[in-house]
Amino acid sequence: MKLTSQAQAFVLHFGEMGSRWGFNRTVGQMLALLTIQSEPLNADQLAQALKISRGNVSMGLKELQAWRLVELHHLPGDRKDYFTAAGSIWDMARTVFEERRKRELDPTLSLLRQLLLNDPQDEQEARAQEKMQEVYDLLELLDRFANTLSRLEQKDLLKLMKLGSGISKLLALKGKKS
Amino acid sequence: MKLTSQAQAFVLHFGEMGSRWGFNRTVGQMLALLTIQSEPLNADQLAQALKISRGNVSMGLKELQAWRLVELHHLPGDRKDYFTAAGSIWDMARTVFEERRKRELDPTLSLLRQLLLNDPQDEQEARAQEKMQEVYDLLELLDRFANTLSRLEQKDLLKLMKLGSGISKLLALKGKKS
DNA sequence: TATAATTTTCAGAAATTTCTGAAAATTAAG
DNA sequence: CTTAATTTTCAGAAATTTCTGAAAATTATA
Repeated sequence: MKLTSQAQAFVLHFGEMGSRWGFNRTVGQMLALLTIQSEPLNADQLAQALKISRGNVSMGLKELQAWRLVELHHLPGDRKDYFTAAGSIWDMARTVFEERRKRELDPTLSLLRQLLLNDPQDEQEARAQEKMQEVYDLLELLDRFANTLSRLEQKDLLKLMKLGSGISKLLALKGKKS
Repeated sequence: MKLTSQAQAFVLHFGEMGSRWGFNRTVGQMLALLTIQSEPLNADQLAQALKISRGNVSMGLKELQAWRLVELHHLPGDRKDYFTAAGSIWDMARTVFEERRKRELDPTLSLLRQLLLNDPQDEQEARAQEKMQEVYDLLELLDRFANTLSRLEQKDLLKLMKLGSGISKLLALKGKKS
């Protein structure tokens, strides 16, 4: 498994962006490679292509499986596990989006819900709680919206995303359907 | 500056979430503290309240200023710099959203644009480029959409986010306005 | 201009995250 | 059951990120 320089560049870039998208470098690289690769790859091939240890590949695949971003296959007469990227690019994006929503919003919503149960003991604390409530309201709205988008049919999601500034016009129509 | 246990919990949590939201622990803590604090704070107060070094505060404030998440103030008769969170919670969220769009999408779009200029040298590479094109198309759409949302007036954004599953119905109306 | 107050910088320390590779565990085949 | 193939685990190593604190730079005041 030798990577073309194109593939190399793509894979390395995904490795570097990985941490911004929620996974580590090698997990990013593995996902990138499996994405542009049509044939399933086994762990040894991944390790060799990416020049990383066998153990690291094992951990990375475990994580990618937890995200449901890869699929396990078996080839006849071969005991090794083979992997491909799971689903279409859109499926992958949806999965990452959904997982990030969970990791980036839910813990905070949960904490804020807790903190807001307590009665403020003084003026200072009351003012702090007002702000926390604002943060909570915003994050909850975001969370629900992200959820709505996740559940939208691809057709509708595509339509929405392509609206551009047409969104305002459409919103102006709300409640006015003839 | 002693923090109440409420404030403490809020601040520590923001520190921990920081890395998921795009900044480091202490930057997250500083932003959290400035958010629930009505009075402007100076660097020494921040260092003392968060139990971090003066140098770290300076670097953190620099970063928060780069994000435009804090505002500099001066108190009469005091040479120190004082800071507050900039704008409303919504303003802050918009800023973070916008900044993350830049960091998480733009570099990848730029690389893919580059890679897709090259002619594929074989079947394997052609297939890889197809996938890269799919990734590009999706990320560009996302980028444009994120931009559209950023630019939306708060009133419209709120309306959109509150639509819930009503989005589908509204989209069905598109092009059918009487 | 000299001095004092304040902020910034940055080399190295500390903390955290990621990675390796050998050993242990699991799985399948004979 | 035994052996061989394969995968997983995880302690410690390596890499990376964050943080400290003292020195340098900047800014304001007298």
